[in-house]
Amino acid sequence: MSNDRPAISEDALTDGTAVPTRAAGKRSYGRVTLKDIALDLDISLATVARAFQKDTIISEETRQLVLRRAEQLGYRANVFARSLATRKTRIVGVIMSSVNSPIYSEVLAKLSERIHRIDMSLMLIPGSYAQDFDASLQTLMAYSPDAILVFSGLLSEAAIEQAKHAGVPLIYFNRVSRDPDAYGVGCDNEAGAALVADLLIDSGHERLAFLSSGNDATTNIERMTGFVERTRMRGLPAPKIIPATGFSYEDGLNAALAAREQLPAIDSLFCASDLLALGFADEARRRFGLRIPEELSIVGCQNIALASWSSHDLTTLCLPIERMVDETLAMLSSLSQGQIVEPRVVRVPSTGITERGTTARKK
Amino acid sequence: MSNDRPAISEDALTDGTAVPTRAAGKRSYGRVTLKDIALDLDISLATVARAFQKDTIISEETRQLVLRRAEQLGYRANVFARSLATRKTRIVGVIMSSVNSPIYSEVLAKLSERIHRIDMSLMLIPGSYAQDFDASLQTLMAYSPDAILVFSGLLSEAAIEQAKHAGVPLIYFNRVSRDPDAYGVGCDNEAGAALVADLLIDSGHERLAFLSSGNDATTNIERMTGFVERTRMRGLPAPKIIPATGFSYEDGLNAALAAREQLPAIDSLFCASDLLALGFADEARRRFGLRIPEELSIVGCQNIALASWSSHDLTTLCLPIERMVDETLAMLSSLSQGQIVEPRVVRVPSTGITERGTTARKK
DNA sequence: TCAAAAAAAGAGAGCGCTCTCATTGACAAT
DNA sequence: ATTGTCAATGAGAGCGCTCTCTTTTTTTGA
Repeated sequence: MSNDRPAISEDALTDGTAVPTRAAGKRSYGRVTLKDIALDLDISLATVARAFQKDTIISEETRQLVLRRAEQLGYRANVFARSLATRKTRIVGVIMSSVNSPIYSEVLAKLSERIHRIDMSLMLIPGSYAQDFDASLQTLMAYSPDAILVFSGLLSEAAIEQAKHAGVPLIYFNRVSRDPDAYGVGCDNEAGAALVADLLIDSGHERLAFLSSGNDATTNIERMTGFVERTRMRGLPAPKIIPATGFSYEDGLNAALAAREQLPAIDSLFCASDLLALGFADEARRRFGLRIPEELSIVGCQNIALASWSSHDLTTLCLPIERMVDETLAMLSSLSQGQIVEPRVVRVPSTGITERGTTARKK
Repeated sequence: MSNDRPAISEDALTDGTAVPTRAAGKRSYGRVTLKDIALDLDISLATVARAFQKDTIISEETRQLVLRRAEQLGYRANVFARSLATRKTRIVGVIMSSVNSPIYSEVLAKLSERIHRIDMSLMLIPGSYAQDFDASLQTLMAYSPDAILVFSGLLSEAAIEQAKHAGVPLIYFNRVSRDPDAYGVGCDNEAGAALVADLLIDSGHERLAFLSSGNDATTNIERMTGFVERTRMRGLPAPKIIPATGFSYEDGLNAALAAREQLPAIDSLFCASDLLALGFADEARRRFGLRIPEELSIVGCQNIALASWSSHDLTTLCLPIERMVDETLAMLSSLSQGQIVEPRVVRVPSTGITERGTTARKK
């Protein structure tokens, strides 16, 4: 099955003599190298190299000559050789636990596009479960990325230490690290959550509740805190906290099931994520025939694309993704140029609530 | 909140004198190299290198010695140096136009995880729009990936040529390339679509229609063909083809709007994707008060997670993602080992239809 | 007119790894 | 004692690039 492939080796025969297009390179990557160009133009390798670099001393004439010839020969720089020599990789490592989640995939899409615009490359690592996670980081670290973007809370202390030791900056997206050296881009979850409390109270709700992701994700905690604080500040009893087991749709489903008895006691629910809200709403409607927003107002958080669908029509607190990505990129490019970045943690202000059909106006 | 962690930095003090842990390396990546280990153990670099390779002649004793010391020193192989020397990268390039789409992000999640399991790395390239696309491929090609997975139909002829010339195999996922040398993993769309026709006809529908993505995506064409053929075979008039402008939710929305007059003439609609189906259904319900499935049965395609939500409850033709990913990985690992892979195009059989609430049984 | 400065080009040493080839013993075969 | 074999190790040449240091060429100023 594997020892008959005649056609290919034939062109080895025609290779001997006058084939200018295929320059030297005996058993290279099969690609044209700087050396090939140098040989071809009969100038030194160093000069050829200079033609491709900025801020270097070379006559414009020679540069153009080299560039033109390189183009003709189809030269492509070998990033491995370059990285080996420069110790800069222009690689951004991305550790993402749930690519398969609307909000993450949205961010990833934007991010990957922007990263390529600044001529860097994105290496994606699944941060699925803790045990594999450290191994994943090892793999990533082997590439000495210029920076690592962390979208997963599961980073172990050891892993953090390791990255730090190797001098790879960690940028936390939408989460806060205990690590004081880490960089981070987040948003003002507390202020946003306070807005939600205001909206609910202003529109006549009196018995607020918060659907918590139930884990110690900083986003969850901040949203809860902001929501509870503001409610208290407005003179209402503290919101009831309904626990879930994560941020997903299924978690919302299960939370609704478990929260049946508590439903009559509340008139509005702020959820730690849109999916959670959607899952809760779907299940409450299906199982208990709950009418939303008449019996319960629901507010999500993130404003994923789904939330705007007429089948969901979810009122939600927007996550300022656009600006967060902007800030992340700014950090990334500064960092990759070796510049000092201050402050290390940026908080983008909340962009407010998009009111849709899951919240009632009772007055 | 963040500037009190005394314990860790202390060991910096003990660093001055007899710390064999920090070997040579003057201005390297900041990492331990094979040479450092060699110097430390006073053996040759070559032997140290051998300890890390398989199928190499070295005494077990020495190997263990090296591995232990390497572990202690925190050695991590430098993939750039290795790739430069071996011309193998263990990098898989992924060209994906819409990461931000349920089906793609689902595949990406599975794929990234599996790729890391076989100790390869995933480099993600957004394939958004044609003009940027070739530049993106350039970036990718600079890394000489062991293979490139293509999830986007937008590959230009020039790009294909380039990859071929550089000897990088292209694997098309869920699409067929005109390129005879390309690898591919797909599924039996025609057979699947035929199943849908059967289901609809068997349950009493008589005026079928197909919501086409409207572009020349091979998946769309195959689904349409299979659906039309089978309908004809069953003796019914050819399905009406309703055009959309892509595979997205918004495309479905717009299609519904435009198709209003045609609605009375059909009793069932097979859509080229789930999102298309969802968008069509949402808009038809909202704008025309269309009752699904009473007035119109709708069948999607792919079975994305959303389809199972009670708010959508979409009957759909499943895309056998799991097996497709399996096959892709099999190819990938064979290819990365330089093995010959035959056949080049694998078609996974369809896994059938999941019947839910958007299809009526009329008899 | 000629030295000094500036511009341009060349030489060559790495970067950290792999891989071929050469060298060294140990031990069995002659 | 001599040769051959084989396991184990060492030496060293790349891989394709960058970057420092020289050397060569051109420009400039008194």
